[in-house]
Amino acid sequence: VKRLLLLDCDQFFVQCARLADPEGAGKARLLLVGGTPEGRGVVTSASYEARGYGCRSAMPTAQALRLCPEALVVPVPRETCLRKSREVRAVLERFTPLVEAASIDEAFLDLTGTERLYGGEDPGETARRIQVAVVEETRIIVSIGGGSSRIVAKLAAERAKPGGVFVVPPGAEETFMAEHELGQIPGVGPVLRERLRGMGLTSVRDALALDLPTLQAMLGEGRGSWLHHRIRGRGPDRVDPRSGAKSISREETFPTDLHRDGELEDELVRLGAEATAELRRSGLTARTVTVKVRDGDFRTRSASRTLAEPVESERAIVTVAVELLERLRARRRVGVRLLGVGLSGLSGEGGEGQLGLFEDGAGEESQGPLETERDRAVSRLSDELRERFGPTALRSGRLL
DNA sequence: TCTGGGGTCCTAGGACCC
DNA sequence: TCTGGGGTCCTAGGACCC
Repeated sequence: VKRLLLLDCDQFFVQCARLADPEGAGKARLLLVGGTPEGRGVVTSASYEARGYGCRSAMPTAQALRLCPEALVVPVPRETCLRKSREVRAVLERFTPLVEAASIDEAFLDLTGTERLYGGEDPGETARRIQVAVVEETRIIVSIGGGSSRIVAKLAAERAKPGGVFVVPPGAEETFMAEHELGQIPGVGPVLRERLRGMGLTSVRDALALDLPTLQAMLGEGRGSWLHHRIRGRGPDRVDPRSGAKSISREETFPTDLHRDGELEDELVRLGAEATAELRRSGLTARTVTVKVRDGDFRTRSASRTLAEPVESERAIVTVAVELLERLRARRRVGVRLLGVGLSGLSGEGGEGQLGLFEDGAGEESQGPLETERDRAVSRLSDELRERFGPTALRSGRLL
């Protein structure tokens, strides 16, 4: 049986904003991080005090300010968040190499077998030592949950908040799970929760009374067995330190909807260039390009294309993206609220994810190389120029 | 009240192959 | 001439998470 920990940074963006700006955000008890009073933004994280007024993350910032007019609003301190996230991970890696970053403010650790390493210490004691080391070295307060699967560790971390440690001992998983509402289970969102409620199920206890075939009859084979396992605390228990990113994307919601095709294309080129720069910075290539639009009425649409060969140049990616946007616009030509570019089917240089020796790259008519060595050279050169002279050194890859 | 930006995973249908 | 299943890949959309 595995001994996993989930470490979760309490109100991470609030903590980072306060560390980044001790005189401003640092002194504001009522603090909203993310969005602006006028704009279309939402709250990324609200301080515990602001939550007392009903402010929540994902709530439009303007609405949160109506609930709590005294609150200070600050932007997400992106650089500080990324730096603190790395600092926390570095501390964790001193305790075990089996650390998997689950998000910017959460990490799983696999302590299975480390009792021996730490002289018979139980995971709860190890967790407390980790907690102290993290706060001393990074000034970030964390909660830590422990259990035999990822889901139990995760719920235990919720129980541990704020700033505590809570470990579910092996064998106690089902009892622990039975103390929860179905809506608290990771993976049960508002839609599934309401569906279950409609069937008379609100608590884990309600659902535990049903056997597997009954749940499957209610939810379908897949979802039924998924839930049957979840409510017993069973599920994935692997911690993979090398699980890299599977996609890279850039998207933006505009202050007001965009109507002109030229304007949209300019934004698309910019977003595509940014995503591509991130791709190369990560030493990766991509096979699939996706363009996403959210129309003025909030309808979200996407179009994607998978190429025969992986690409990494701005020219190749932006060319495909422009075609995809034209396709989306041809289908529905209304004001656009949000535009995004995503890259997936990622692989490292010479690494996994390459086509087999005799494979052809399904469905892609060969029409000459999508990307030439020259394209790649131009991309690398523009990376260098931007690094030396700043992001405005070059306007966009289209001109090259 | 009027809905961010970064992701992951699942589903379902169609193409294509065996 | 009609008719199987299974597997994989691709696309679009949606639920969900932080």
